[in-house]
Amino acid sequence: MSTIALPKAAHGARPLPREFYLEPTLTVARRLLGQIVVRTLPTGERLSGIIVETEGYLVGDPACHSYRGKTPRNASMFGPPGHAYVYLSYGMHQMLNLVCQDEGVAEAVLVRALEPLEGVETMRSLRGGITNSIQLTNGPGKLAAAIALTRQEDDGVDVTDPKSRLQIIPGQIVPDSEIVDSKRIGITQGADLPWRYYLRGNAYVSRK
DNA sequence: AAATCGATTTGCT
DNA sequence: GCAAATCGATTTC
Repeated sequence: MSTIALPKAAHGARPLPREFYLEPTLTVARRLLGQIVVRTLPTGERLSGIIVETEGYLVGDPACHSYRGKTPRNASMFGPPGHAYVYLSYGMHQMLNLVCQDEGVAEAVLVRALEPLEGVETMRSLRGGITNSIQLTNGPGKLAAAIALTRQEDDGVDVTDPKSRLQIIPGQIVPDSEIVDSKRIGITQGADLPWRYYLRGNAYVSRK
């Protein structure tokens, strides 16, 4: 079931530095596996989870939102690295992306699934009280709902800032042997590109 | 200006 | 297994 150990020193850890997001975007997508999303609610409560599934979206990639240029929706993708790009999908689901590359190079990693760490009961209520813990965060729209992300509140947030309400902090280093490469999900353009990565055998991955 | 589609999830058949 | 829900961007008339 749960495949990774709970990082012990997660509390008080500094967020991953901005340089982390300057490696090639597909490298960042792989390295984000095992890192930790930390969400601080207005109440001060802390929700967190280990990233177990990601997808890369690159310049020149027809499936990437930046492919047809800058719009109000995708503007944060064109901004500096280490910020969140949160957008509304299908009119109802918020998607969490992390912007990579220098300002002007609009690439990002979509965070597709988390393994919950802290605040599980709060996540459960944010997800309509569902009882199945696996289904709390095993999909991009699900995880965004579970940690109360919205485009209005969280698009553009700096995830490298220790006082930010959304941060990515160091978790585990995951060896390549534990990472499965596969095709991205739910897209029509560039559907054959193997730019989806997930932790082998992890129960919280959206689809094996 | 109107219709269609999408990096999805949920509920009902 | 299929369709609805719903908003922003793209495509079409």
